[in-house]
Amino acid sequence: MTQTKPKFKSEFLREMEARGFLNQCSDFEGLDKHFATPGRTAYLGCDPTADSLHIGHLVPVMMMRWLQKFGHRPILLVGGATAHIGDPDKDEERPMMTLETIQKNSEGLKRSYEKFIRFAGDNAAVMVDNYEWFKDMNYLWFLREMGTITSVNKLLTLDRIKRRLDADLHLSFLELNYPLFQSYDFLELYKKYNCDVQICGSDQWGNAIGGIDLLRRKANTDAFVLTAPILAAPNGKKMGKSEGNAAWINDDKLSSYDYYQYFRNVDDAMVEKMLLTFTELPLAEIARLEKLRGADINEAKKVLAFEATKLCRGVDAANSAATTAQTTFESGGIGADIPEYTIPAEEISIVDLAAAAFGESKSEIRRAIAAGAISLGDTKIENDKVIVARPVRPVLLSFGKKKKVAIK
RNA sequence: GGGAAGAUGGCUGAGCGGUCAAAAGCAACAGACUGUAAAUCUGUCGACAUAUGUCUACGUAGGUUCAAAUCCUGCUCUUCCCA
Repeated sequence: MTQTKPKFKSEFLREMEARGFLNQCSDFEGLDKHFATPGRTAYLGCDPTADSLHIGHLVPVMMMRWLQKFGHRPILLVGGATAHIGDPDKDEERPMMTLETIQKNSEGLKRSYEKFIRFAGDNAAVMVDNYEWFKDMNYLWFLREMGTITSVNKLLTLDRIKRRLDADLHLSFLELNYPLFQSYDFLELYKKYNCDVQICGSDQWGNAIGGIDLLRRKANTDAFVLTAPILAAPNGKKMGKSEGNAAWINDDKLSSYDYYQYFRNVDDAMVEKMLLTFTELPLAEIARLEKLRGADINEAKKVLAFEATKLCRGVDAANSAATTAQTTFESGGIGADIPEYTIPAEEISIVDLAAAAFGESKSEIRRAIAAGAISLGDTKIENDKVIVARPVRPVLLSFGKKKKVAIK
C-alpha cells in the first residue's frame, strides 16, 4: 500500500518532504494529485487523555498548520468518544475516565489547537468532537453498519492488537472496538465536510487505514492516510519532558519561559530536525544554522527556542522569554519572567525559603543543600542553618543550574 | 458456571512473620566536567524532624501475633485455564 515517494508536484507535500514530515502514506502519488488542487480537507484526531497537548503531539499539528497555509482546510477532531474506549497502544487497558474529566480535557485540547491553527477567515479550520455523533448512537445500528464489514481476522493483525495477543496480555472487547470508531470518524467527516485525508502520528497507521476501506465501501470514494514521524531523541528517550514535567502547550500548564527553555536545552543532535519541524523558518536559514558546531550551536538553539515559542505563545512571550534567558544566564541578572517569591517576614531560614519558593519539601531542600545545589545570589549555601533577611533588591535563588526564583 | 494466579513506592519488579521505608533496574533530581548540549563519573530519590526519631505506606476492611508487605477471613478489581 505504501509507495516510495515520487517527485511531488503539490506545494504541501513538497514542503512536508523538505522538512522531514513524511513517514508513510497509503498512496503518495494519488495524494500528491489530490493536494495539487487547493481546498482539500484533511483531519487530525487526538483523544482528550490530558487537558493540554504537549510537544510530543506537535508534529502532526504542525502538518495541519502547513496544510492550512497551502490553502487546504484542516479539521481538528477531539476524541471525546474514543477517549471512553482507549486506544490499545499501551500494554494495558487505560483506566476509565469520567465524563467530566473527558469534557474538561476536551476544552484544554481545543485551546492547544487554537494556538497553531486558524479557525476564521479563508479555509478556516473546523473543530469537531466525535462525542457528538457517538453519544446517542444506537448499538444495534452501529454493529450492523460496521460489524458486517469488519473482519475480526484483520483486526487481530493490527500491530498493537497483535502485540498484545502475542505477549499474552489482556485485550478487552472495548479496546478491540477502537479501530472501528476511528474508521467511522473518517466516514462521518467525509459525509459532513467532504474530508478524505487523515493525518496522524505513525503509531496510528493501523487504526487509520481502516477508514480508507470504509470510505470506499460506504461512500465509494478514494481516501488517503498520511502519517507523521514520531520524534525521538537520539538516545531513544521520548520527547516532551521538561524539568521532569511534560512540555505542555497550554499556558496554564507551562510558563512561556519554561516552554522557551525546553527548546533552548535540546540535545545538539536534535537541533536541525527541530528547526525543520517546530519553526517556519526558510529552509536556507535552517541549513545555515545547522552548520554551526561546538559552542556555536547555542546560537541555533536560541533561534529554535525563539521561533518555537513564537508559534505557540506569540511573539511577545517569545521576546520576553529570550530576554529573560539572556539576562539570567549570560548577564547574571534577573529576567522579568523569572518567578518571584516575597519573603513573608523580616527573616526566614534558608530551608523554609527554598521550600516555599520551589514548592519542594524541606527534606528535599536539605538534601539539595547537602549536595551543594542551592545558591543565593553568587553564594553557594553550605549548610541548612542559614537565615536569610529580606533583601533590599531582589536576589536570585537557584536550585541547580536552571531552576531559579527571584527573592524579594 | 468451575478452577488457578495476582494486586508492592513515578514505572518494571524482588521480598513471603521480625534485620523492611521495602532489593534491583529504569525514569527523575543534584554535583563534577562542559556550551543553559550529549556522554561519563558521583550522590540523592515517602513525608516530617537541626543524624541513630516520629508518622504514613505494600488493593480494601477486619482478624491472629509481642511483631505482618509477608499468616487468616470478607470485599473490590485484574489476568489465565476449562465449560
